[in-house]
Amino acid sequence: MSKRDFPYSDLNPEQLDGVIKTDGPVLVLAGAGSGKTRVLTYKIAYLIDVYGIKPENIFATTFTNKAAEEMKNRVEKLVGKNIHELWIGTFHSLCGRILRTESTHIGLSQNFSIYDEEDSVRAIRHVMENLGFDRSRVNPRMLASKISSLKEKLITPEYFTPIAKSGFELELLLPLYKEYQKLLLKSNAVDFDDMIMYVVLLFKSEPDIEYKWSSRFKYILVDEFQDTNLAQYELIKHLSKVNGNITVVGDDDQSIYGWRGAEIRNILNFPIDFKNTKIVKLEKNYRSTKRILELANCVIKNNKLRHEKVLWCDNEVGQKPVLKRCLNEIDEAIEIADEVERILDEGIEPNKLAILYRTNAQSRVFEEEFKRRGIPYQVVGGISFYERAEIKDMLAYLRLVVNPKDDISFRRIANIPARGIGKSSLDKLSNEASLKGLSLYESAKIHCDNIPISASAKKGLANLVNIIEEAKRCAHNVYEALKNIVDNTGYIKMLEAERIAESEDRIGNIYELLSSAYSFVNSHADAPSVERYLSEVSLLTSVDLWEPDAQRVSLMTVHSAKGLEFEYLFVSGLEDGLFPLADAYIDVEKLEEERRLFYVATTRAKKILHLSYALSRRRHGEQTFSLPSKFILEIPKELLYEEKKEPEPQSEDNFQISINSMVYHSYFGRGKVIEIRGYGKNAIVTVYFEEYGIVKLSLAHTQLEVL
DNA sequence: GGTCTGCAGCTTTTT
DNA sequence: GCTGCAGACC
Repeated sequence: MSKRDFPYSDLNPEQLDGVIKTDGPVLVLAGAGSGKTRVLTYKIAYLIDVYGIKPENIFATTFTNKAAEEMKNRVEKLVGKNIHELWIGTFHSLCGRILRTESTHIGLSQNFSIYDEEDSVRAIRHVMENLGFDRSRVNPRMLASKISSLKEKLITPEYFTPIAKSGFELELLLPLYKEYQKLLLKSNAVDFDDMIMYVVLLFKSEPDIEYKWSSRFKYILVDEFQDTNLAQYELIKHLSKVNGNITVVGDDDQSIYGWRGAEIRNILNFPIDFKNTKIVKLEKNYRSTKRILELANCVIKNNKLRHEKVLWCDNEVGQKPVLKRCLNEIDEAIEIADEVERILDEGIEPNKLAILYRTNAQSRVFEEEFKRRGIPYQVVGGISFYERAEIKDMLAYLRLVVNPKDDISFRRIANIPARGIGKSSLDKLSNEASLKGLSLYESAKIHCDNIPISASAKKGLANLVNIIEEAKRCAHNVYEALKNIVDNTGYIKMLEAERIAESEDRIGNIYELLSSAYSFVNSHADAPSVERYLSEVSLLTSVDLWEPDAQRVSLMTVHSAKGLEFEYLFVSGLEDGLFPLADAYIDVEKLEEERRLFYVATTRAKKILHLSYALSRRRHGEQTFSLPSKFILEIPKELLYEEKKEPEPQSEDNFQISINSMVYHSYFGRGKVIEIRGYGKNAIVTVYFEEYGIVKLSLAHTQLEVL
C-alpha cells in the first residue's frame, strides 16, 4: 500500500489527525465509543504500510490479551498480510517478554514462574510463618495488597527502608516485604507487579539495556492510558526515550482502576511530562443512541476532576432508557429475565445482550434464574477457570517441570494427591534444602536419602520426583506433559474417591484443561512447550476467556465490560451502598470513581439501556434495605421511562434510619449512615463519623439520634 | 501423617 | 451463606 492507497476515508477528521500525527508525543483524548481502537489500529497499519516501519519496532499496549489479538487481526486485514513480530499485548505480557530476555540481570533465569495473587498470598503466609508473625492478627491478603501498591509505585524494600514510618510498616510490612522478595527470587519467580517493576528498575540502573530497548521501539502506543499506574508510566517513559514517538489514548472519564494504583493524573500530566505534546480530541460517539449518550453525559458532568468535554453523536434518538424499581434481587432477576426473553423472542441473538453489575457476587441470582428458564448465558470473570483449585494444582505441577526452584508450587502439590508427605516431612526437607542451598524439589531429587523422614515419606518424594522427571521428558509438548501428570499422579482417581457433589465438575475441569492444552499444541505448532503455555496462561485476564461469538447472554462486572459494547444492556443493582459502594461516601475521589464506573457501564449500550434497582437485597446472608443510587437521582426525570413496583407493606417498625441519614451519637458525635444490615432493632448500621471515621453499631445496643 | 470439625473472614472492582 | 484455614483428634 502506498500513501495514496491508505483508506483515509474510513476515518473522521479528528481520527485521521490521531493517525497521521505519528512523530513526537501525541495524546488522544477519546470519549466513550469515539473510535479510539480504530485510531490505534489504523495508526499501526499506517506506520507499517505508509512509513515502512517494521512491526518488531512497534510496541503497543492493550488492556486485555483478547483486545491485542483483535487489534493485530484488524491490522493484518488493513495491510493485507500477516504480521508476526509486532509487540502488542498487555503491559504484563510485554514486560514478561522483555524480562525473559533480560532475566539474568534481575537474578532470575529465563524459565521463571509467574505468581498470581493467590500464589503470592500463599508465599506471604509462608514468610509470615517463618518470621513468627501471628497470622490470625494480620491478614495476609491485606499485606499482599500493601506490597502490591508499593511495587506499583516502584518502591523496593531498599527504597522503603528509610521511608517506612509507623510501627506497622517498620516491624511488619518492611521485614515481610524483604523476605517475600527473597523467597520469590530464590524460587525463580515473579509476581504480577514485579514484572513491570523489574523492567523499569533495570532500565533505570542499566543505561545500556535501556538504550537497547528504547532504540528498538521506534513507536510506542498505549491504549486505556487513564488506567496506567506509576510503574507503567515510567516504563513507557523509558521505552520512548531514544525515539520519542509515543501515542497514548485514553479517557479520563473512564478511569476506574484507582484502587489498583492507576493514576488519573498520568493523563492530566502527560503534556507536562512530554514537551510539545500534540493533543487530539475525539468527541463524536459512534456507538450509542442520542438518549443513552445524554443520560451518561448528565451523570458524568457532576464530576469535578475531569477534562471538560461533551460527547455528541449523529446516531438515532433511540428509545428512552428504562428504569425499573424492583422489590428485591430475585424480583430484579425475574424482571430482567422476562425482558431478556422478550428480546430473544424477537429473534435477537443472545450475544447482543449483556447484564452488568457492580460486584461478582451479584451474578448468582441471574445465573439461577437464567438456568431455570433455559436462557443461554456466560459469566465473565468471577472465579475463573484458571483459578480453580484443581486447575491450579495441575499448573503447579507444570511449573515444577519448567522451574525446579519453584518452592511455592512444590509446597502446593507436594501432598496432593496424598502421598505421605506431611508437614513434618516437608519441614525436614526444607531444612535440608536450605542447608545445601537448594530448592525443595532439587533436594528431594538429589538428597532424598539423607533426610531423616519416614520410609513412606521417602517413597512419596521419590514418586513425586518421578512424576516431574517423566513429564520433563515431554516438556516440549504441553499436552503430552499434562497428560502424563494427570495419569501418573492419579489426580482423577483422587477426585473420584472424594465422592462429593463437586467432584464430577472438578474432573470435568481437568479434562477441559487437557483439551485446552491440546488446542494450544495445535495453534502453536512451532513450539508448543510447557514453558510457553505457562507464560500465556499465567497472564490471561478474565475477559480473555469470554466468547463474544457464542450465542449466550453475557454476565459480567462493569470493570470487565470496559472497552466492550452491546446492543441491549442491563445495568443492575443501582442502589446506594452497592453502586456506588458504601465506602465511596467516605471521600469525593472514591465517589467520582464510582461515577465514572457508572459512566462506563451506561456507555456500553448501543441501542437499548435498562437500569434497575431493588428495594431490598440479601447481602452476606442478611437482608438489607436501600435507596436508589445517587447516580439515578442525577438523571433528569424526562430522560427515563420509569416502572416502579410498590413495596410490599411490611413490618419495618419505625425504621427511620436510612442510608445517608445524618445521625448523632453521644460519644462519636455526628456522622452519616453508609450501610444498614438487617432491619428494625436487629440492624447493624455502619456510620461514617466526622471525627472518628467508620464505626459499626448495633441498633439494639446503641442510641442513635436521627438528625 | 491424615482426616475431621469449627471458626473466621468475607464480597469491590483485576493484571 | 460460603470458603478456607488451623487445630484437634484418630
